[in-house]
Amino acid sequence: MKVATWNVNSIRARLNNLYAWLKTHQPDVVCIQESKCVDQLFPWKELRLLNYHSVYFGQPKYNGVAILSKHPISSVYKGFTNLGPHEDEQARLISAKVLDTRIISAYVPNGHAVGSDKFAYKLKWLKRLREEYLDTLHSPEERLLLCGDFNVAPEDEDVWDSDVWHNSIITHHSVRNALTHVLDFGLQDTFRHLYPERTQRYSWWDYSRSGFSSNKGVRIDFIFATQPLIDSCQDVVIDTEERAQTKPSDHAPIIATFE
Amino acid sequence: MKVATWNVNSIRARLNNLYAWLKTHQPDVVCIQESKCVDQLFPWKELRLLNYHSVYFGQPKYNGVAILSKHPISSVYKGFTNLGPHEDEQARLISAKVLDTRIISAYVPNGHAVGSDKFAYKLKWLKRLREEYLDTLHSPEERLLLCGDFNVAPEDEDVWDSDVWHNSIITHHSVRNALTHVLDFGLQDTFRHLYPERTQRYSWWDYSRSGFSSNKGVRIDFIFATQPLIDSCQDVVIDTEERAQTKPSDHAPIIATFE
DNA sequence: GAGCCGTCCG
DNA sequence: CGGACGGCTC
Repeated sequence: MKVATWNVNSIRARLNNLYAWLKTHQPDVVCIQESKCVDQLFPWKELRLLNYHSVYFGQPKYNGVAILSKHPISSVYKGFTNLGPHEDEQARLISAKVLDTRIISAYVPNGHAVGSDKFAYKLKWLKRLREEYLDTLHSPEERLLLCGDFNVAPEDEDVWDSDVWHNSIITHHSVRNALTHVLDFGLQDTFRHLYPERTQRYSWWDYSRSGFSSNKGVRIDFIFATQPLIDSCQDVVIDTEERAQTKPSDHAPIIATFE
Repeated sequence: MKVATWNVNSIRARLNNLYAWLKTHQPDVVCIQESKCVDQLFPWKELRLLNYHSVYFGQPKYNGVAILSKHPISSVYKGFTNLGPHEDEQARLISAKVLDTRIISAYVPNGHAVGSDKFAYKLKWLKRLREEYLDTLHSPEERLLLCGDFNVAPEDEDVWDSDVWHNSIITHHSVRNALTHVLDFGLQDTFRHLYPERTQRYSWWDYSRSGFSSNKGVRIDFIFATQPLIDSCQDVVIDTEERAQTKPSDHAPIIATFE
């Protein structure tokens, strides 16, 4: 079973890349972030023709999270609550059961600037993810994958220059602590678990200043797994080839293989 | 000698199409309309690498006319006057000598709606083209080509449905008279001169409502020639293949061959 | 429908 | 830099 996560930076702007990528890699499940469209503009039909079921939690302009799956999807939650509509909530979280596994696609707030209102919202959002969501709905014994763009670089080795990124919105101790709190639920970073020695591996590179060509990136996209799945994780790949395509997203997809 | 005219609907949005088209057709001269950029953003270098000299009269956002030539270019006029800068004038007219021929690239105002201020400007513009420009600077005995997007369909056979287009901004008797006045200088439509029987041949099709696929177009782009050149005109082709490419301009190029 | 631009956001 | 979008033109 191949599970992927990819911040596509607008699904409508990424259609060609997405379709080609799905055909090449044939993942069973894909968690998508930053689709940036309302439900009506989501490419439901086209994805179905490529053999994917989709569930989507969208809003106008910003955010938007989806789960694509070759297998039937059930038990879908949108946002922090499954009760009623979500008009007041940013579309950053969607969850579904695929086969025997709970899949969560998360787009953690960027945080704008340390100390800003948006930064406080980011911290609060991560706290809610742990305490209102994981703790309430799930248990660490479940087969559960928390996938997405977390906008946090866990360690200094996860940014290309720790001086440049010192105390930034993705490295500040407060967001690292908030992420640790989430993982303390009983989750591990599949990539780092399998490859503790792999440094200078990133998942996001700025479009400008030739960020990608000189590998000035940060690792902020993850597939986190509970113990039952960590033990069966065979490989995790950051697909830098996709980032090197024409008209790429600024994020690379991550693909984890289980069993 | 191959001379072409093409309303590219933004030269920057049409770079790939333009470069491929130049390589395929290798025209000696190309008159361009609606480049839609200031001089600094015109692709001078790239065109030079493709062996074309360029002269350009641009403005921000709208209009913009160019002449590209494989042969050296001299005696360039921008706008209705060659005196001083043209800050107050829309960039709709450029003229240059290539070999022994005067080439004029013209983008006649669209006219918005019959009776509007813009419609009056269109009529005035065509009158100035004849009386302030052709009559003053040139003679019908010269080897002269007036090329461009005239936003006028001379005859009912030049629109796909004469009822739909009846009394429109491109068929109204006032604009047809204004165009006739220009041609009375001593110019003939090379296409209609060579092929009086060819109907349902158009140069512009609306992007929407599947205009091109059902050939719902209008013929508003022309290569007009003075007598010395009319006699040596061997062929005129409306390049509908280019209009059928991906990401096309809404106008097709016209290519005339002389000698 | 598809260019342009300015403004917002990451 | 490159998304989205609204307002503009054709």
